[in-house]
Amino acid sequence: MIEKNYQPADIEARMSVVWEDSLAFKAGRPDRRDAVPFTIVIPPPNVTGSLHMGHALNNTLQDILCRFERMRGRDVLWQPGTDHAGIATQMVVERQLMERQQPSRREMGREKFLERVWQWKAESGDTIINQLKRLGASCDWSRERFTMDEGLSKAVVKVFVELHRDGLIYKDKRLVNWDTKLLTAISDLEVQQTEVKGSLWYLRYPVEGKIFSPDDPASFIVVATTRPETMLGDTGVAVHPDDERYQKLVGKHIILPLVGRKVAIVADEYSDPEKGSGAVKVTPAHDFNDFEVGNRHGLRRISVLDKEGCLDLLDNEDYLRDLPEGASQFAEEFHKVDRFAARKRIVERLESFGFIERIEPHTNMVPHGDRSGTVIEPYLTDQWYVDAKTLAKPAIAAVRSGETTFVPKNWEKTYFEWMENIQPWCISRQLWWGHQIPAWYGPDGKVFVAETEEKAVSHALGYYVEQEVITVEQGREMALDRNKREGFITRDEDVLDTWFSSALWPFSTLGWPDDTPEVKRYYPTNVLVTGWDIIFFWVARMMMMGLHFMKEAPFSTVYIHRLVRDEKGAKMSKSKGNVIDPLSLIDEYGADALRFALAREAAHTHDIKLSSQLVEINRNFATKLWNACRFAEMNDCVLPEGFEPAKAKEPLNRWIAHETAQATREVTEALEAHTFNEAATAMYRFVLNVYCDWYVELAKPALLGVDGPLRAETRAMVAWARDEILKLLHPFMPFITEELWEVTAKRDGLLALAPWPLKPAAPTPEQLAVAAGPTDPLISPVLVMPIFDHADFTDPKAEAEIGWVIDLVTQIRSVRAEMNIPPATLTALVLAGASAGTRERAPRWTEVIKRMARLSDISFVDRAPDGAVQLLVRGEVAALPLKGVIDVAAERARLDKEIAKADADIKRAESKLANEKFVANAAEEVVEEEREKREAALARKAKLLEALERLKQAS
RNA sequence: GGGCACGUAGCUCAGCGGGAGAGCACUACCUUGACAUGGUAGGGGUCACAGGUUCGAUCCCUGUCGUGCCCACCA
Repeated sequence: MIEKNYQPADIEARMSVVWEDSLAFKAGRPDRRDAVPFTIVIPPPNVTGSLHMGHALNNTLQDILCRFERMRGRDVLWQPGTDHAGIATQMVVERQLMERQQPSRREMGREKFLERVWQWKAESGDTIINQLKRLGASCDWSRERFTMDEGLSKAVVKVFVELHRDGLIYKDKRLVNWDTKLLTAISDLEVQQTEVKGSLWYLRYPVEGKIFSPDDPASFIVVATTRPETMLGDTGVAVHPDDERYQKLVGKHIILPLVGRKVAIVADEYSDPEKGSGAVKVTPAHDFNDFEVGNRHGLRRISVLDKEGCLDLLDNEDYLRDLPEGASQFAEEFHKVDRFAARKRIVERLESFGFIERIEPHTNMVPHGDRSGTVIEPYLTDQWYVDAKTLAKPAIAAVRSGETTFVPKNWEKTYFEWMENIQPWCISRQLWWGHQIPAWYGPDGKVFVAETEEKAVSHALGYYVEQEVITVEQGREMALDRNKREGFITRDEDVLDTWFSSALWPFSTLGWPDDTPEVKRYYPTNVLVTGWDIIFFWVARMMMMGLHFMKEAPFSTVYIHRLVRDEKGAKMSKSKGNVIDPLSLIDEYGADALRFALAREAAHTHDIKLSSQLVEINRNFATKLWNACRFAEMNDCVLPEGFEPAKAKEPLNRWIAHETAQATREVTEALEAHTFNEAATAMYRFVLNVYCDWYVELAKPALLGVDGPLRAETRAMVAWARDEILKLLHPFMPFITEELWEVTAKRDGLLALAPWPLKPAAPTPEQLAVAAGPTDPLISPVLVMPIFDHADFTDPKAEAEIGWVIDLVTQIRSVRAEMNIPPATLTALVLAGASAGTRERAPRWTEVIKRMARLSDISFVDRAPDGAVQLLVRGEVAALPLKGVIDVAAERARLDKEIAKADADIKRAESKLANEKFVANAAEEVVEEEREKREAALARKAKLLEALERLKQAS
């Protein structure tokens, strides 16, 4: 028995257990061994994170696809897992230590700290997994992976070693984006450019050999800068080669104010005569452009900041070199002053000597760290890089060739644009939580990269023995004893960018680098579902790594969905306080309601504006479905063994078969095209406007009437259509449908594993090759295919009959409402001059029409009686004799309005048909359609005029 | 500076070469034998603007205005 009230929480808790116990989502189930696989890898959420609305959308869409394909008989692997999320996780744990006033990361040391992070992972790591389960995600949970698992770490090391061996990973000293708060390098992608209001300072740099005077423009050159404090590291001034103003100065020098360093004036096209003063200061160690300019002109790189972004002048050999007497006093004064304080003080100092010409307000884009929020400093350090440019080539080609396609397609352009301008990827991070780089250094800094410490050490010792740096004996001792080699051979302290391991996710989770059956069977995956915000971070890098190591793109389709925003369209963020928690929505309305809401909104063009009201509406839909099933149950609607809907006799039952087939085709096509919103909308409409509004209502007389073939067939059909609905809705609303399937449909086996109503297209030979066995292709023996062919079924005759009933009832209702006839007042219906067809079918519907349209009686006459309201239903007159009840003037106005409409239709059709060009150029069926419209409108008008005439006679 | 979207009913959005759609909101009516988490009916739109292509444009093209987003090293 179905419970009276729909209580999502109870159902969801119960169904989760049922699915888990039955291993319904396990990949490679015995009954699917011969089936074609379908694989999706989950975008791994942060292991210590919790479910937000973006996850809810992302995983709902993946689950819809997985459940759909599972029902279509595929062997589905939805690979779940979590990401170690280096910086984010390390920050969380460090913050926790601080809050609890425990020793800091550095105080406890690397080993202790890592223990602590693992502990934190153990405590909170399955939070998000449990939340995904609550959403209904049908992942194969037995295969859950973590990016720092042993297996995945093995993959990371192998990839690093091989890319290094092939020269695609290298170490380089160049400018990186340095986070002065987190004290690590970050990649370009982790830098966010933010508009900041600041100033543009115009500095006077005295020309060497001239006596500086603010009043003598010939004695200095003006450079403009937004970062005056970096002037301490200037090693050049650049002017444009064609800039006549400065041509005489090229090759000469300026004397850097405050510092006293002699700095060359060089000609370089980087300098733009239109900008600032046309001359630009060059600080190769603190600006990406200046770095390049410096390289071109062999300028020195002087780093004047330390890791924390403070001036670092004393003991800074680069800075102190070639300075005149007394300069170190300045260095002493400014040493360890923070960069922003230094800016202020240096400007003041420059001003006091007349070195500042003017200051303009200026807005510019300033790089900020996406995690720390602090201003990112271009900083000169040694880091590891991936040669992304080389790896990008096959990744670009794979999308060009169509091996991988983006949905919607316009994202390909974004992908190409980025890939074609890709920069070296900085992969080393000065953190502790992550995959430590498998590189070891000898005393001379020589690097040894190997898969294990043992291998690296043996290479290194062999090398140093050969170089006679150490003796054979020393080498042997060091090889055997860790302590003995400490300080001689040391491991790189850094870890890899989190996205490095994520890039391997589509194959590392399957067991690569081992040659596992899973790799063979499930790679490449079918669809990747993700938001556009991580195309660069993740999708592009998976493409590069997948193609390089597996020789095949990791997925054939990349489905890009939009973001979920709050109801006003603002991005959800903790600071704004507008975050909607999916879990609380699930608590309140149920996971099915949330899922259906998201699916219905998941169109390509807009971000989703989510409100609790939206979810409520969809909960109401679930309730409606619930009650419709209760109705079926209360009327003993069960599907008899061997029932064949295509052989139904009753027009109403044939009609619902017709409508169900159509809805099935719509939903299937939409899901195949990944247009989730269309699929969900089609179901919404079918369930409410077809099944509930009309089929159930029209079936009531039969169900409540006498026992007999009509009642039996209708009961079977109500149950059959309900079952089809449950199947079609299951990918969207798995919990409620599974519950109803079990409780009321009383069918064997899980709905999650039941066959989809529409038979899928035959698998391709390639797909078959992946299936394990030689037996029938797609569908395993236990899956009984549907007995009803939705692909072809159609019944225009049934449609004509039921359509007539629907139109008649609708029109009577409408006119009754218009005429303010109270529902309690029953009226008679007279079918005037009815056709043979109408006379034949009307008796079947007498009762239902009477009930639905509030009629006392239905009769046939040749002519509509005088003073009746006359309706035109599918070309025939249906009259409500309401003489004395109706307002004749109002009725006349109504008819006039109808006639005017008919006239407009006639006019439109005729003017088209009178247009020779239209008749000549338009498609034949369009022209024919127009003729039919004209005829229909003419007939309608004639009948309406007749009706009007009769009305006049009556009054 | 380059690129990508989007301006359709009061609101949120579908649609996309041949008579403008949904949900919510609104109005009126209805406790009818699954459902008030409901039902029935109704009002409401020069589909941003201007050109062009076409027999025909909300839909395709160009431009204008407006909105949002992404990328970029501009002093």
